[in-house]
Amino acid sequence: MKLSLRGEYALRALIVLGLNYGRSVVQIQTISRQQNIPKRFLEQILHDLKSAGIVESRRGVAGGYRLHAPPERITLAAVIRHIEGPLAPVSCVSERFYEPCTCPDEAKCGIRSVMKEVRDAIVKILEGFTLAQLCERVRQLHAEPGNPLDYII
Amino acid sequence: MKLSLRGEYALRALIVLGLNYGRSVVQIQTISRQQNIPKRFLEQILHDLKSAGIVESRRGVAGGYRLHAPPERITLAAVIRHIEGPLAPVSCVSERFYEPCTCPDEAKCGIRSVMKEVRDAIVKILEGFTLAQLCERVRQLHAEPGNPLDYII
DNA sequence: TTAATCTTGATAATATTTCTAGTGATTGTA
DNA sequence: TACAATCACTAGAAATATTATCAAGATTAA
Repeated sequence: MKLSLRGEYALRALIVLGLNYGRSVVQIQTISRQQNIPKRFLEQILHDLKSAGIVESRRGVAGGYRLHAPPERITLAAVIRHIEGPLAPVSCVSERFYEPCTCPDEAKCGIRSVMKEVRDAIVKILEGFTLAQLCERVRQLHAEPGNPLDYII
Repeated sequence: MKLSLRGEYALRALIVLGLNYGRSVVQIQTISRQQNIPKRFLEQILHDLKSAGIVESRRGVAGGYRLHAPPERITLAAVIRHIEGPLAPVSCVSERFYEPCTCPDEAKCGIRSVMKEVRDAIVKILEGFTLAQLCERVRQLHAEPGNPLDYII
């Protein structure tokens, strides 16, 4: 599980949306400027998150994006799985993205059994972590919360 | 931490060398055939492991590779770090491969703090796991151990 | 001397990641 | 209606990483 830039951008964008949950939609341009993410690239990412049902959009003049579900119900595991694919270090130990590897016999593969442990450790952390908790951490990291839109993540 | 083919091949090769530790050297060709790893590619990988001080080689007619240290003293963390780079999902939380990320302020980055947890979990497992233990698992996975060279990993 | 082996550097082929561009669709408002 | 702001979608350029191959050379045991 390595987080690509795409994945990092997705999380940063979701934090912004999370901090604004319950208010109006947030425009791509706003997120792009605030987080220093290439706008066109961010468009793609948000569209991707929409197709995953994580965010929803509103078009037109006062358009923008917002979370589809409350941030308490969005786990980091779900987000990263959708953007990055398997959380497992090798896909032959992935539950949701299983693919056979090149080893002659999986059942007798020593590497597999270790990587399964790694996978479980990663999954345990990321499934137990919601976007709400992440937003809370961000809030805590800022001594004096001003306008949420100005948060530097 | 995603394991590339290169990393998987490295581990498989090391298991073969681990199972043969204390005996003679093992030829690249032997490992290549047994594990179905492209020979030229394996050459590179073993040379790489040699430069890391993990294996040593003997040239000439009866040449080949063997472990430089006893398998008890080789951790999976050390091997994977050398082949793949940082174990951390983002390099801004890596201890040995630290690099700043694109976020405006690391100290206040919520993502960072979560990824640090993930990193620690991965490191804990892989630093506590030696090649000897991995070889032991492989032996256990085979009900009837025959010639170690014939192990299918 | 010979044959088997590792050594080394170059590089080809492919896949992935990151990012840009262009065009079209939708919507609120004047 | 017409306009401007915004999302929707597709294509693909550019850079990088991964996987693999080739060829000539150095080393060594027999």
